Amino acid sequence: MEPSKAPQPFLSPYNSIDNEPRIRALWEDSKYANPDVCIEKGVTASDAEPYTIVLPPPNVTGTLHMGHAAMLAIEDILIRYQRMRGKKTLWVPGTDSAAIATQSKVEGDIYKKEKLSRHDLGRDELMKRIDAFTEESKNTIIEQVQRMGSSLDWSRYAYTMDAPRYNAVMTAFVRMYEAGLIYRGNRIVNWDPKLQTTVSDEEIEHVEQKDPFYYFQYGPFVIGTVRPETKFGDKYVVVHPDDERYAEYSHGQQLELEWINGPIVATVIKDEAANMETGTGAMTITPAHSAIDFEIAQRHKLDVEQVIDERGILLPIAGEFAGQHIKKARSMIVAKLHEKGLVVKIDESYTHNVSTNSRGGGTIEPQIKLQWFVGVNKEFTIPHSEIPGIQSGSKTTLKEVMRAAVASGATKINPERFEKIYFHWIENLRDWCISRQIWFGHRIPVWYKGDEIYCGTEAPEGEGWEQDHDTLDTWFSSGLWTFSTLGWPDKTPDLETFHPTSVLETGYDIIFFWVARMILMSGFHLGQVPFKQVYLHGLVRDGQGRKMSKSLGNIIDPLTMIEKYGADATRLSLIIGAQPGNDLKLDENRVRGYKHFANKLWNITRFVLENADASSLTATLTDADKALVAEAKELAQTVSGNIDTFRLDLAGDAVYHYVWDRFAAQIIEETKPVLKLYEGEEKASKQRMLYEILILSLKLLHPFMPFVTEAIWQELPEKETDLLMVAKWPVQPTGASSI
RNA sequence: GCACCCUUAGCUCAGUUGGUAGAGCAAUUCAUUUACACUGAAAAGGUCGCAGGUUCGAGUCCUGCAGGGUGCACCA
Repeated sequence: MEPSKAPQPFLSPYNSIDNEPRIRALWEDSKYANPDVCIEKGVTASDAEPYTIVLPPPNVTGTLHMGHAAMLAIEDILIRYQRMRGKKTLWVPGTDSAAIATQSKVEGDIYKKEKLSRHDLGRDELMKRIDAFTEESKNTIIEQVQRMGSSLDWSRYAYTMDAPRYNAVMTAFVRMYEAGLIYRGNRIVNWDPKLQTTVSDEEIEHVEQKDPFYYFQYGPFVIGTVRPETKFGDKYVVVHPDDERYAEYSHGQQLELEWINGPIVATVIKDEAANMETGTGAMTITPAHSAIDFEIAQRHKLDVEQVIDERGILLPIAGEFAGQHIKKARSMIVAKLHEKGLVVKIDESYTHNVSTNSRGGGTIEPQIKLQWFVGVNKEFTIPHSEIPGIQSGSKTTLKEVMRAAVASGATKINPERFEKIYFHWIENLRDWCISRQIWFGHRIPVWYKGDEIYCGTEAPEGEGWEQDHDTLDTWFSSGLWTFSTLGWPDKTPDLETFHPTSVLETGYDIIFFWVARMILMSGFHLGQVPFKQVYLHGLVRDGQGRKMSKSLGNIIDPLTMIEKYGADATRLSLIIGAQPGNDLKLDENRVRGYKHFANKLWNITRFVLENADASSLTATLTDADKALVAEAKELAQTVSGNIDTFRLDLAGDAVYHYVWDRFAAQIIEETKPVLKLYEGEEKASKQRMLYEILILSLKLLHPFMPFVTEAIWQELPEKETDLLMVAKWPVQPTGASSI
């Protein structure tokens, strides 16, 4: 960008609009965000301790929202603080392809304009359209990320679908396949009939819904269901072995009874999965369309018959209802059962939860399908492990690796309560379905020819091989992110230096999707944890605590806030008052308040510079002024301590109050008469004291409000470094324990 | 159903080994050229959700309850 002309210094009031682009250009030209440049220029020692954060990549086709803004503010504070403390500091930027969301957006646009589906276009053409769309929109999000003042090293930018990352994903798949951890099998999966793809357990959202609950006569039994449309194939009736009501029936006993489309032979199954308390205690099962029923069927080796197809249409097994959509068929089936006198009772006010695809899809219909899975309970030999509790060369499972990473403390989760949630999730973890029936994404690196299967990063030699049509769950590639961004599978210097990363900072809503998968992937492929610390921030809500959404019209746009109040004020409003892991209610008045603070600092500087400059630093301090400087240094300790423990809210609050209430309201006010009335040593001491405290305040505030502090730094007559961004933090780390 | 979190001033929230209740915003009154009106000062505002317990002492620790929220499970 063109740096605009420097404005007349200290015009009142402080103008963020003019200053921010100019300051941004200074930072970008300096390339100080790149740790290699810092070492080259002597800002960072070549043997300094590394400090790494990998940015959770925003969706390449998205726009910046307040959640992103909070994430960027937090991470930039940590990064700027550590850089000033002299660490070899790297913050890696990137964007995510967000496979399902992006494809459905592009498909939707094409359908709207051209009335064409992806099948009309074909795979290659759709890919071209998606590539064009992502390429076009990627600069929007990148520009918006930069406007927050984020000191990311753009020379290391990564995109989940770029060539190095694609290669990393292929390599990861092949290695896990070879270790026997990735397998293909017929399992019951979450099928989204709307998007025509599988969905992982974590992507399911349970939505409460009210539906009629039907009681039907099933031979001598009365069974309950909300889904009559699945009942055609039900030829097993399951009761609990201890249920005395059904003691007269034995396991495996066959009964002839009248059912929807005529007489059938039903088999009695005794299984503890039947809940005696629910309904009548008797249920029929539909193994092809229910995870629990499928498990029961497997236990007793029962027949499994598909009733509903991939689009939600009833199959020939439904007899006269075949070809009907399940939604329409339900009432027709009930009507028929009614005619036959098999409806015992209908409970109209039954509430239950329905599984939906949280990624904008439809109601989940469990289906049995041939899919690819990552086996989390399968034993494998881990060649190399740095994770405490997992020995190199020992036999272990992915689940155990994930557990050990956190249980050993190698990865700490803050706030701590999320560790409990993490362990609970691990215990209940089932194999991860990783294949998706969409086209945009990393294609499964497996080829078939007759009965032969080949898995490799490149297509096999020879004719007649056909590649698997499916792509990988987007979280499969995201799981590699901490190391695929650093050049893995090559053994790069970056990977050597910066992995495991120091902190992963993200919203608590994706702990399972992403945090857990990164621990899995890093554990398997590197024998390392991906990060030493997880810091989870809350969600940003509106002033009344509601989620921000388009339909409520309560979205506060970070870019609007930046334009009205400046990026510094926007950042502070997202930091102060936001405790770790708790949601933040954002009120525009607060943003305005912090704009006032930026202006206050601007005016403080004007006063100090009118009365003192760097030459004052040679003056001798009186004892009273020494005490004032010492007090400011104590504040620096407090701020450092709070940042080290992720209490950025307390750190920001402490320095805010010091600068406004202590420095401006008291120290400066008390200085005024001395500056006016006295000459000589006492005055010189005051001048030096003011200047020192100003420098200290600028440094302490820089991570929080980088723009205004850097703008002021540029106007200082003499300064220790060309940019405040790389000035020395006033207190040095107190021990090796800090991260 | 199981688990976790929250409940402190009108609103949003601090309160880190238990020791006299704090801030920001809003509202009230006053000051008016000051480094600053994107300012300053004053005053007001709270039986810290409720009930017990431990303690010399509880916003803080323990138990129970209520209200609000979240995660997991549940298509019987």
